[in-house]
Amino acid sequence: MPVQNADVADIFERVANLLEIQDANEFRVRAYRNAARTVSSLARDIADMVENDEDLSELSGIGEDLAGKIEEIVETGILEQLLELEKELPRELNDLMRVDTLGPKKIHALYTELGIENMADLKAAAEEGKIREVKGFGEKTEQKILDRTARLEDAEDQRTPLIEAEQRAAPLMEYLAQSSGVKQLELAGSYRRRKETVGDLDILAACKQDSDIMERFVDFEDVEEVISHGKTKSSVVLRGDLQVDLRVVPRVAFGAALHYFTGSKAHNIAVRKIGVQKGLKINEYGVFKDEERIAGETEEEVFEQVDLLYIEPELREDRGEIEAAREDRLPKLITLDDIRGDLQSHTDETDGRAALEEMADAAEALGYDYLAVTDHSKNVTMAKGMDAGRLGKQIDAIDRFNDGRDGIRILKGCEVDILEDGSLDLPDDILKRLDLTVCSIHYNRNLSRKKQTERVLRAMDNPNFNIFGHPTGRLVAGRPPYEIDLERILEAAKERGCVMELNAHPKRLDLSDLQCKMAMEMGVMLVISTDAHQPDELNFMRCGVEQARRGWLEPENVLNTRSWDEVRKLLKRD
DNA sequence: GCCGTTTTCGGCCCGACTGTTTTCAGTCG
Repeated sequence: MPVQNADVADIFERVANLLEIQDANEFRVRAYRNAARTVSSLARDIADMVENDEDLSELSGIGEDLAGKIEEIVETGILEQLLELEKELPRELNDLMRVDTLGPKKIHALYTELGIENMADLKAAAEEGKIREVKGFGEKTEQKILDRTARLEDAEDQRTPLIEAEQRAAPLMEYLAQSSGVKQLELAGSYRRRKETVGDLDILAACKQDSDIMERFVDFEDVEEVISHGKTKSSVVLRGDLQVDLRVVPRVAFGAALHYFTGSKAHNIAVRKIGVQKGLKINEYGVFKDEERIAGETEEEVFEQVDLLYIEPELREDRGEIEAAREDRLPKLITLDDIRGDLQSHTDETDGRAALEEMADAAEALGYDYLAVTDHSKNVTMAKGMDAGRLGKQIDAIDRFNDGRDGIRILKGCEVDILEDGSLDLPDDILKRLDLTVCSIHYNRNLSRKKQTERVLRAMDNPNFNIFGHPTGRLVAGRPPYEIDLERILEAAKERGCVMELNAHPKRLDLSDLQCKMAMEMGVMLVISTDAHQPDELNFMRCGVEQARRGWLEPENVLNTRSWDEVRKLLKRD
């Protein structure tokens, strides 16, 4: 299996951890962490870049040395430097970094004083009461370690899908809003940036001095553990293991704090660096010049002080938005209002839960001009997929529906399964009768990267192939994508006028933000579709639009911001 | 280890909370 970006990032993280435990220069450690972040947030495959002999040192935070190390990892699968470090220190010390309250210094102390090399050693030492005897440790730290090791044992996934975080956040926010003296209350962090998963929730409040919000926060009924509890900052863990931080700031600093706690961390660092160049200090309390606060009530003020246009939260990942804001070339991000229809949905003809009429009513209620019904083809047997005969009948039924109704137009579609050999699951003569096809992979996910890529390229050769549905097959915080060379697929899509789906279902969000950005930059058209299996799910469009915004998409990059007449022309089916 | 409208050397973002300390190091975000 080729080396993935995540593999390179993981190796750099491990190097950084071990160097830190060895008490290496902190800036050197940071360089490895920055490189890990750069590589993991790269849309392209780093292995391809190495193969094409591209200059990796052009990437931010990658110099000559780290470029060479990336090449070594891609070519050999390992990094000699990491092996050397693991000779000096047990490799499993790396795992201990996952235990919070333990950082490099404490891990080093536990290793040298007690010979603790891994999670099992740590747990045993804590149970035997040995930890408290080490200098700098006490009973409380020991108890925390016991709690954390137990929690890590049954914690499967660290990050929470955004949609689930929304459900957990809503009652808490409602509760906090009822605290005394609350002026402003907002969810910041990756939640506000609309990232597909969140690690924790960051809540920001501006309130009167005597507000009871902090007390109420730690007393919330779903709080399972209070990690810290101060006057301006507290952290708790909710049932279901979701950490929530609450920060209280003065109202005049709310904008600066909102910017600060919205992040991302990399974006903040980049903005603060500009501040330093201008002789300004930027922190959560404002923008300061010689101890005097010169801005901070709104985010707009903060950006203004560093000569940047306002940057939407979804863009704040240090992926070029700072430069774009400086040069007045920020994207005019797509909004939900730009959407004029939905091009993937299912009815009870296959695995949907509602009849065509109900789906049409729901789409019309959303103000759409059109809704494509794209039920499954026959190979997807568990969804009661349709053969040519059944699809023919559905086409006739949709024609009758449209004839008898003004307003919304139902488009005749099909989610056609792409078979293992790259052929489509239904004959061309029936596919020709459709307004559009969504072609997707449902089976044989385990092909090699080469075979999987060729399978899709071959399918795209069929003139009846319009939209590549959920192109990587991944599930958010769940199933990984299948192996596929997305760059080649995008090149082919560009050549053949095929459209890439951004599947808006919150469990899919497929393509990812970075993949959307890459497609857009390559000039490939995208479509945001909900894949709704019941009327309610048409509302998932919101999730897709948020993901699209993170991918820098403008209305013109997205097919279904257009009228059906324009869509039809772009699909070239006539 | 990276990087350059002060720089190829000498910097590298900033503050809150905890626990173990008697004034602060370590961790975290």
